Amino acid sequence: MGVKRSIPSSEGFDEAFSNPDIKVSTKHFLLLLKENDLGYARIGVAVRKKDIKLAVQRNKIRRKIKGSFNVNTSKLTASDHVVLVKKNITSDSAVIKKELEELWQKLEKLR
RNA sequence: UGAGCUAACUAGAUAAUCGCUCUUUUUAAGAGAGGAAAGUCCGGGCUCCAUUGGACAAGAUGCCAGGUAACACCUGGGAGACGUGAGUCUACGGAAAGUGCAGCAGAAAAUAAACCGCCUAUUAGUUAGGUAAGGGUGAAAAGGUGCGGUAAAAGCGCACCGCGUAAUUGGUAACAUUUUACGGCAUUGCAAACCCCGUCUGGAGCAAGACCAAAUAGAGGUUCUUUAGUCAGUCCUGGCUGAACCUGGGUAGGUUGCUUGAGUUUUAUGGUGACGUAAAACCUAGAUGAAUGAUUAUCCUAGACAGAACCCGGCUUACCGGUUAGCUCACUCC
RNA sequence: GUCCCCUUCGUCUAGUGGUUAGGACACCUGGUUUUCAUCCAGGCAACAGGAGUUCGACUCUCCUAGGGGACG
Repeated sequence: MGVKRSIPSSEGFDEAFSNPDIKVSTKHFLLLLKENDLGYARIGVAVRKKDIKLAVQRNKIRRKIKGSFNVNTSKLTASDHVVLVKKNITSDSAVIKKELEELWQKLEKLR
């Protein structure tokens, strides 16, 4: 391994926000995809402090998204993935897990 | 048995698999969020700027003694308040330095005063004087009780109680107590109103700062030669300068600071205690779009509040429960 | 992360420790009008929460909650 999977703040983030190549959304998430020329997929998670107030909750959601990304990393292409968490997010872990699976599947279909 | 008070501890556990961050002796091994990491309410360290001294302003603090690097913290003691009690709480200096405020009610709200009363003299009604016992108002009305005294009264006088001042005694002190003397009682409350007094405080903050690389243009305007600007509150003084300020423009990527520290644990010892001293052992997160998760199994009391971002000492707030020790009150039994 | 400010009827706002907490718009009721609007009269309705100081806090002090802003 040893490959950095997270997107550094200096590059990528702003571009993914401003002009993404593909947008995929579910009930609670919005995925922005931007091609890169590094040869591997990268992940970035954006959670607003206003939407989820406790740091514990924010961290939990971030971890779940990253965990799910690592499981499904073989299916994904070489690009930057920015997952935006929407306002009405639930704390139910089963629902989140299901939706993330749905998200990756949708992305695969688009390809 | 029930209801409490005080002090302290704990914050699910074990195993397996797949992943994340850091370190090292790198096909592995080790370590990996809290009692509050939180609020940012105080106090420090650390870094840069200023530093010749003083005045003013501003802010903080406030019973006494001690602890500490320091504090608005802690410990012990005093005083007051609350509680049957164990105990708990307290911004607890000064109101005869000065100013201010005390609505309404009430006669009168701070140099006391006289509405209803009471008493004396006088008169047709009344008027003049004495008085603060009683009534009523209010949060607050200028000692209380008894006896004497008087026209009626009053610390007017006396006794006791309370109060103030001074001395004595105990205590390091705050303060307390006994006795003595003096004072007829003497100036109400509010300083979280202004204020006075004592003590303390230079300013800004890791987005501080340091190094490397890249980029831009050493552009235009204004002001002043002993005045102007600046030196991060103001003034004086002092230092610096051909500069200072304004307008417009450019850049902000990486490394470092970054964890060995007023550190932790154990033992001994001094102290009522906070805490100090000595010795030995140990290294215990360091990320930067930001690391602790997922799945499975077993057990129980079924897991609350909640996530480090330079680091410590406090305070405050949030919190499912559980455990231990000492003490108090009530009831019952012996 | 550091540092500031604010919170009063449904909304926008006044408010010197003693007020029945004032005003405008909105809402409700009645009147005027053939009806509606305008206009007139009346009504409803608030000090973010909790402690403390004070005889008495919207006001002074402390804590908490919520909202907003500055520094890139």
